[in-house]
Amino acid sequence: MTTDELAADRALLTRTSTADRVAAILRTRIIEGYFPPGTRLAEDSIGTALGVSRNTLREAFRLLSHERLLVHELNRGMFVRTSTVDDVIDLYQMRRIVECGVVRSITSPPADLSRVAATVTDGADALRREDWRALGTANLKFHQELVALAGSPRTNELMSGVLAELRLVFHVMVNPREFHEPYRERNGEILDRIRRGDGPGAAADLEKYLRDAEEQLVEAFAQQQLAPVGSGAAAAGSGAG
Amino acid sequence: MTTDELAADRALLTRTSTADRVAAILRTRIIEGYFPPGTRLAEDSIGTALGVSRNTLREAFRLLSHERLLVHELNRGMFVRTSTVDDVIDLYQMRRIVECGVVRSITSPPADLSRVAATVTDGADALRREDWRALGTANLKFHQELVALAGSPRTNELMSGVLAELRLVFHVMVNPREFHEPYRERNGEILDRIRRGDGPGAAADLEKYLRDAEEQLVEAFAQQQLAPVGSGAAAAGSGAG
DNA sequence: GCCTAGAGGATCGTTCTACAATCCATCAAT
DNA sequence: ATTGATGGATTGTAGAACGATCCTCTAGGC
Repeated sequence: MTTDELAADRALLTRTSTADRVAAILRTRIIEGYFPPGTRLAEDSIGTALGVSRNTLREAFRLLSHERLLVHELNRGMFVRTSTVDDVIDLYQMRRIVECGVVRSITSPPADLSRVAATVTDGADALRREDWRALGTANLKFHQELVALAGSPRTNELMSGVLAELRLVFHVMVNPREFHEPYRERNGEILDRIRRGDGPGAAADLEKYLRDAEEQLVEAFAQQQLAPVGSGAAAAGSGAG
Repeated sequence: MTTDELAADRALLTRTSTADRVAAILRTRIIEGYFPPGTRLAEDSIGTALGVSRNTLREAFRLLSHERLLVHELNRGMFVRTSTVDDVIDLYQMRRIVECGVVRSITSPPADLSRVAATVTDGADALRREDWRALGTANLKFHQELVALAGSPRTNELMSGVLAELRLVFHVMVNPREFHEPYRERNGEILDRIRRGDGPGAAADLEKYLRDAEEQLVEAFAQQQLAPVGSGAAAAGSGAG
C-alpha cells in the first residue's frame, strides 16, 4: 500500500499556529541573547512589534514559560529567566543522570553513529574558523545526538529543553573560547569509546566531562556575583560599592 | 531573622491564575478517567460549563497539551491523549534511564528516607483495605519519592509529568489489582537495599521491575487492540471483523 | 531627614464580541 | 462508489473593554 508510506510524511504538513511561530521567534531571540536575562517582555510592546494580538502572544508566552525560558509573575508579566547557581547545578545533575544513563546502556557498537560523528567534525570546522558561537552549538548538538541514540522521543525533547536553558546559562561565560574549546577533543574521545561499544567507559568520561563543565560554570557565576556585568545590571538588590 | 523563615512560606501564597486552576481541574478529570482518551474537549461547552472565557480556557489547554495529557490538532481542537504501545515503551525507557540513574548513584545510606518509606506503608494500608486505586497511587508516589532523593527540582517535575501520563496509560489495565499488587512487595525490597546504601543493587532490582511492568502493559495494549473497549471505540482506523 | 500613606498611571487578567479560516457531515452528480 | 459542492459548526485570531494589581512618585507625619 502506498498509503502507509505517505503516512510517514504526515508530520511534514502539520501546519503551525501563529502562537507557535511567535514562540519560535521569541525563543531564538532569547537564546541568542537579544533579550538578556531579566528583561521584561511587555505584552503591549511585543504584541504590536510582532503584529499579533495579546491573546496570541500570551499563548506563545505560556509555551516559553513551560520551557523555562520565561518566568511568569502574576500581574507583573513575563521575564526572561535569570539563571542562578542552583539552576546550573540542577541542570548538570539532570544531564549526568540522562546523558550518562543513555550512554552507559550501550554495550555493543551502535548501528548508526553518523549523526553524532557529524557534530564532532562540525566542532572541528568551527574551531578552524575560530567561530566560537558555532563551536558552542556543535558542542550542544553533540550531546543532543548522544541522547538521541536511545531512540526515545520524550528523552530527546527533554534534552532539547535542557540544552536550550543551558544556552541561556552560557551567557555568563565572558570568554566562550576558553569554555568550549577543551571539550571538543573530549567529545571525540567519547565518540571513540562508543564506537567500540564501550558504553560504561564512555559514560565515565562523560561524567567527568560534565562535572568539569559544571565546576567552571559555578565558578563563573560566583565571579559574576562579585562583579555583575556592567551593561545591564538587570539583577535586583544591593548596589553597594 | 524571621524573614528567612517567612521566605519559606512564600510559595504558599503564590496566587494562581484562573487558567492554572482550570488546568488543574481538567488535569484531575483526565487522570481520573472522567474524560476518556480520545475525547474532544470543545472550547464552547467546557468554557461555559466551567464559567470561563475561551481565552482563559485556551491557556489552560496549552498547559495540558505541554504536559502531554491533551493533544492539539489545528482547527480541530483539543483531544484527550490516546496512548499507544510506542508511548508505553518510550515512557518506560525514560523511567529506566531516570529512576535507575538516580538510584544507582546512591552509595551510602541516604539521610532521610522517611518519605519513601511512607509510600510503602501507604501501599500496605491500601492493600489491606483492598483499595486498588489507592494502591496504584501509592505505587506511583513511591517512584516519585525515589527520584526526589536526587534533590533535583527539574528531575522531580519531569518525573511528575511522566507519572501523570502513565496514569493515563494504566487505564488499559482492566484489572488494576493484578497489575499493582505484585509491585508493592518489590517496592519494599528496593527500599531495603537503599537503606543499606546499595544503590547499584537497588537499581538492578528497579530495572527488572520496570521491564516487567512494561511487558505487562505492552501485552495489555496488544489484547486491547484485538478487542477494543466496548463503550467508546474512540480509536481511529479499521473496523474489520 | 526618614518613614508611612495615598494618588495616579501603567500593565496585567479576564471577558466579550466579531469574523475569517477550516473542518465535517450531508447531499447531489457522474 | 468515488468525486464534487453546500452549509453548519468550531477553531484561530483580533480587538475593545474594564476591574485588579503593581509601581512610581508625591505628600504628610513623626
